[in-house]
Amino acid sequence: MSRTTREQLLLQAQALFAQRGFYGVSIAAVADELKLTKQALLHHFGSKEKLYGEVLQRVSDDIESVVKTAANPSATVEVQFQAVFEALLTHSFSKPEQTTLLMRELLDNKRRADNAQTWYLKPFLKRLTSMLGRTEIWQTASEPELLAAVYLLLGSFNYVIISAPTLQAIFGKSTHARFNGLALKQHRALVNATLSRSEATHR
Amino acid sequence: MSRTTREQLLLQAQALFAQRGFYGVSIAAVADELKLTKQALLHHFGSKEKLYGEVLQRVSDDIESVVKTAANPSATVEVQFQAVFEALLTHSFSKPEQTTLLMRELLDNKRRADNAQTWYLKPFLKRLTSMLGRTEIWQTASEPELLAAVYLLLGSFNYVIISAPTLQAIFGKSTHARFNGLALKQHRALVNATLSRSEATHR
DNA sequence: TAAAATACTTACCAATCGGTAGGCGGTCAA
DNA sequence: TTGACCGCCTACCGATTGGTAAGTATTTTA
Repeated sequence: MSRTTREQLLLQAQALFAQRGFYGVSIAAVADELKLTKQALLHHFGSKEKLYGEVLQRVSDDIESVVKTAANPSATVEVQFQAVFEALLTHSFSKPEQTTLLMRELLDNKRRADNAQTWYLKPFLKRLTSMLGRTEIWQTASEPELLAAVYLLLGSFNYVIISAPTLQAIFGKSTHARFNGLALKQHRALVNATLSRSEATHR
Repeated sequence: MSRTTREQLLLQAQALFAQRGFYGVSIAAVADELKLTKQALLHHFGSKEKLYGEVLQRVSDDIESVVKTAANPSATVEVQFQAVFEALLTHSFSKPEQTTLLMRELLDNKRRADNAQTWYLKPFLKRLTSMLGRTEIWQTASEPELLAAVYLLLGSFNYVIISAPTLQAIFGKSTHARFNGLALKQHRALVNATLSRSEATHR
């Protein structure tokens, strides 16, 4: 099986897992979607868990590369922080499936073994908090304090993204589109507020 | 079956559904936890879907009453808005299962029929946006604009709550406890910022 | 060109899924 | 005392679950 077709299959599997969750999809359903027999699917990926693992790995690699690319080391830390969130925003809006999948993983983390629970999250958070900690305003802040600031930023837009189908159903497509744009704008303002007026806003 | 034991059973079922999701729990597993046979469970609740529906209804009723109680109509809208978020925060931290369950429901909303998708969310959001829209600062804002502001607030602390087990696993219990307190504090500041400096922060 | 690896098949498997049928013992009011 | 209801049981049901075994055709490599 070629590298690219495998990528394609993983992409389709990602969509299914994001939409319905690990337990909500059977390997038969995945195989059906991928136009393979169930046995061919198992032949290529070993087991359902392994397939899911590969999908998850792809997502975390993807996001890591987004963050890495955005954090131009020649810029100031403030600009880097802004750029990283801007890149995450763009990425999440263009690939909402990945955000959904990670949100599900966050909810199901008790299920898997303790090892795989958080491998993707820890370095990701560390990178963000260390960046924020190097800014002038936050340099005296404690680690939990930085984490809280970063987490509120992450949470607010992740929530917007996973709610998209529901909000669209409630308010209609056009209202939702306007909402999305405004949420994006307000989130940017929030990032800026975190970087510029933390004394008043966050302490 | 008495009213109170039924409540107890629903509470236990709620815990299971929150931890593992609808598809992650079998009715046999629920029955086991509830110390009933599978058939006794089905006898009392009809079907798995109905049981889940009752659990969900309980949660949405619970949250509605929290919001209703907090919004003292004799206070100013600003104070009411603050009070509602404070009550939601307290409620979510004391009953994280409910938040988790609603987050799962948000992810799975495509699964159920279009009717039940959003019955709890729409009036809840309407109440919050209408409150915010009646404040002096936001009274000229559009509906999507209000929704975006409210949604960022909701998202940030919901995310904190559903991440609790994972963050605890990553950073340890004591660090996580400190993080939680600080996130709460920063979230309060965010609510205040929304109410007082929306021009700079949100537009 | 022989052999080895790959891709995929049919045919199964035990276990579990959600749910039904029908019976049994106890409690109740008529 | 009867009979209706309630709570719960054993015994099932067909469908689906994730996964295995063993074979065959094709492609790749030595």
